[in-house]
Amino acid sequence: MPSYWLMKSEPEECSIDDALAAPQASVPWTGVRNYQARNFMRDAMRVGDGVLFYHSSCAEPGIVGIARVASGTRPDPTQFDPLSPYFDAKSQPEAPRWLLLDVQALKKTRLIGLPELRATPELADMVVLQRGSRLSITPVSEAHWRWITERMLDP
DNA sequence: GCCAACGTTGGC
DNA sequence: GCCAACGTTGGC
Repeated sequence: MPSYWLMKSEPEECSIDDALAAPQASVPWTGVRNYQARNFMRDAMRVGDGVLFYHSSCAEPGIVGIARVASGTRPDPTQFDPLSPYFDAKSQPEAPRWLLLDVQALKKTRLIGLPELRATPELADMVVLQRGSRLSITPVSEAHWRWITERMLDP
């Protein structure tokens, strides 16, 4: 029984186009530095889970593609790289604090922008739309996944 | 650049 | 364990 997720990526860092252009369309999801999001990856996300690929911190935030979880977790190497913006001096290689998993982009969709998401009553209780929600990885219910993939992706 | 909201840190 | 200060996220 697969689960569904929404994962935010800044397009300047890794856009849906970047992800699709990667070998096997698979990208290591680096830079998660929030314990709740890390725990989702470690404890709940499984290979094959569906992913809504979301562009954040950009001119037109919103869902831009469909992806899948393509691996289990492993330590995020950027936490040990002093030159990386994701460097964490407190994380020891013997006890890595931050994990990543691979995300495989499956297809680019039309932009389903944040205003459209907010204007859709059926999606009103999506976690990512809740007030103050900042998590870069949020669970998506099967009903929301279906609504979006079946009724919004193809105009 | 602003700012609301949330998470983390560290003194006590 | 409390909580104020600070840092980050992310839409606008």
